[in-house]
Amino acid sequence: MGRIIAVMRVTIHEIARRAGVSPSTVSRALNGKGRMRPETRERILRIARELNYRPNAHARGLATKKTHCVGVGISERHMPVKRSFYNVILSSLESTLASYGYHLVFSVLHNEEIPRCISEGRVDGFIILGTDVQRSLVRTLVKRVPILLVDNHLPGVDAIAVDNTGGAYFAVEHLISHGHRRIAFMVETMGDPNFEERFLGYRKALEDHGISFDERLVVEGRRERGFVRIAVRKFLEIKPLPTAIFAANDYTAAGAISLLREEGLRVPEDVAVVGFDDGEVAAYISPPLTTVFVPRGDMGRLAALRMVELLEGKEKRPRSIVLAPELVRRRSCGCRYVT
Amino acid sequence: MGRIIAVMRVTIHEIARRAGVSPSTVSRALNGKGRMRPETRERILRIARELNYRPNAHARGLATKKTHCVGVGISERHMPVKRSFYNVILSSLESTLASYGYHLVFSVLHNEEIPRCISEGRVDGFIILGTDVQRSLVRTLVKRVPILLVDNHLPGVDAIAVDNTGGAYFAVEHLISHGHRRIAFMVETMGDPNFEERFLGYRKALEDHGISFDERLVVEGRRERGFVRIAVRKFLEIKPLPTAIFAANDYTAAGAISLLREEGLRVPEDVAVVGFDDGEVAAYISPPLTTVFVPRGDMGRLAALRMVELLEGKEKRPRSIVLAPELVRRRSCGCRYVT
DNA sequence: CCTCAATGGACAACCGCTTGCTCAAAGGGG
DNA sequence: CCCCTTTGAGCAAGCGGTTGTCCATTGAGG
Repeated sequence: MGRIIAVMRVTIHEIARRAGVSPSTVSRALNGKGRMRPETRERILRIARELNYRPNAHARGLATKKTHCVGVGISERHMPVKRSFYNVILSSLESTLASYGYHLVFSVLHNEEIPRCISEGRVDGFIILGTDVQRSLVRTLVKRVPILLVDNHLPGVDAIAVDNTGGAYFAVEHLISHGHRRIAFMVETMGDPNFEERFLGYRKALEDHGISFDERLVVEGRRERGFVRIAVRKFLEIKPLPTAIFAANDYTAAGAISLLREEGLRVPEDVAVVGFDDGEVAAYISPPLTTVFVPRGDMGRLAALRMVELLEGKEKRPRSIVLAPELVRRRSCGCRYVT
Repeated sequence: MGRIIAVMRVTIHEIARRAGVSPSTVSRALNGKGRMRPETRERILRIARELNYRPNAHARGLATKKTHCVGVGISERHMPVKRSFYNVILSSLESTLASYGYHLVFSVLHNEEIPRCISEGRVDGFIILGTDVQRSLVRTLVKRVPILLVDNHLPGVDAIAVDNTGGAYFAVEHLISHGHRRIAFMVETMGDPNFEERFLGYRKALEDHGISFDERLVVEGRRERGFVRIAVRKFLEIKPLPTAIFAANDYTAAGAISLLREEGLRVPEDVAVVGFDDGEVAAYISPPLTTVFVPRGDMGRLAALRMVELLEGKEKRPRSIVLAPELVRRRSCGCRYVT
């Protein structure tokens, strides 16, 4: 009695009936489009509000050919390691997109396949997270919908990336400032463009400080579980032992610290370690990890902003935004604990 | 020349035109519905395949009132800590859902608000991750679409959860088997139902082994960054110092280990530590963390399966699936390293 | 007072697909 | 050979919005 059970979804026709106007007028009132008497508009808006009207996404999508959805894809191969890296991005992406009225459709990329959300026309644009995606796939996708690369870049395609080379440079320079001259570079596997860029920064820092690059100080794991153990084993065989390690990411660094300790080596006294990413682990391990902070929240936010611009704005020439990372000094490098 | 640029999306009408039949026949052929001459059906299917036809999701959704999308929501408050916990679930959820032709719409829950993907009719069902959601919201949502709780449970609502009490019981029992009798329970904050269940398991294990519960051994942090430091400080004030800690989750355990070491205490020799979750950190810290493995991949997979059943199946009486966790022995409890 | 432009709103087509109903043709039985 | 039942396929009405076009008022200007 008096309690309205909203069993039937309220449509534009229902509002029209109650307001004594036609559905098209309601549509225009709701979208602020045509001209109409202010009182008519207000009456319609009021009724819509009272009925708690929400436009049906499908109907609207069908009529306007806009979905107000953005897809986001992550390579299945990237998932294991990058997972926790990406969910910071994911959540800030979602929040920002939501504030513009967009939804996020999550999908895992399978090699060359076109994501179904794209082929079925469920999304207006698509964001690709990470470097593990075939270039040919990207080239195919850009023909379908606006594409945005995050934590990756490709000529001619919009991208939000981080200055890996610069970040690595800071990290290595910091180790050098602690007096280290034999600094190893430890990486899960070369081949990931991001890691290669970090390697470049490593070399450049050495070079700029008059330290000649020694190939034997580069230790590579393998693309599989347990790669850190392999890498650390290789590291321990280097004679004389380097006094510091710059690891291409935090997981490698954390794993290395754990294994070095098992070998009775002290971190940072015997071997200093610096990582990259400032992921969840960094602050939780012992000693807390000095690492390069990658502004993942910003990346997500900027990605959302840029995507909205691509979908609604005027500026559509591909643009690449490169964010500056920042060194976070904790203890694993030999610094006193600050944070 | 000869190269077809698929500029216009191919529709059912186009196929009908080429096949010399009506659109409705094409629709039926594609969906395997009505009766028709096999050759007609095959001809239509062939043409559809050649044209690389994909049905428009909006048109279909509008006509059938099915979206083939499932929403998944995480509380914004849960995001910081639970993030990496949930993305394992998220990815297995997506993969499984995808194999049934469903898409995943990701959304962050804001207090009492009905997620927009639901009110706009973008999803057929909704999955809620975690305990940080208002019961009243859940009660509201179940009236709209099928709801599935994951890592949480509520009477009368479908759920996939883990046996927290049992897992905690194993963990504490394991510490007892190492000879510990003064075992602290360390938790970020009581109030999270999952943590409370773990606390129950802790008490039960003590009780079953004739160890009387000592309230002073329960150390609670606070719901904020740095809570571990607060908890550890409280812990260190306990006289005599407990010989073991059962932490309500891995982050707390990892943080505790790191801080205990700063205080010069050895883990596990002076204080043994066991965590809960078997998250990413667990294997990477030193010493590797003994913890309770929560089958997150299974949770995602089962959630997907159950949701599909709710949407398409017959068995709709709410059902609660409780998964058994498993103790993973590493080193922080005092065990020799196994894995 | 008449004409014309501006204004407010209705009509109807359309977006692409589904589905109940209709109907013609074909096949079978008496 | 005729009638009735299958069978195969088309028609058309939606699903819930959007939008181009047209029409009826209204008001201003001559």
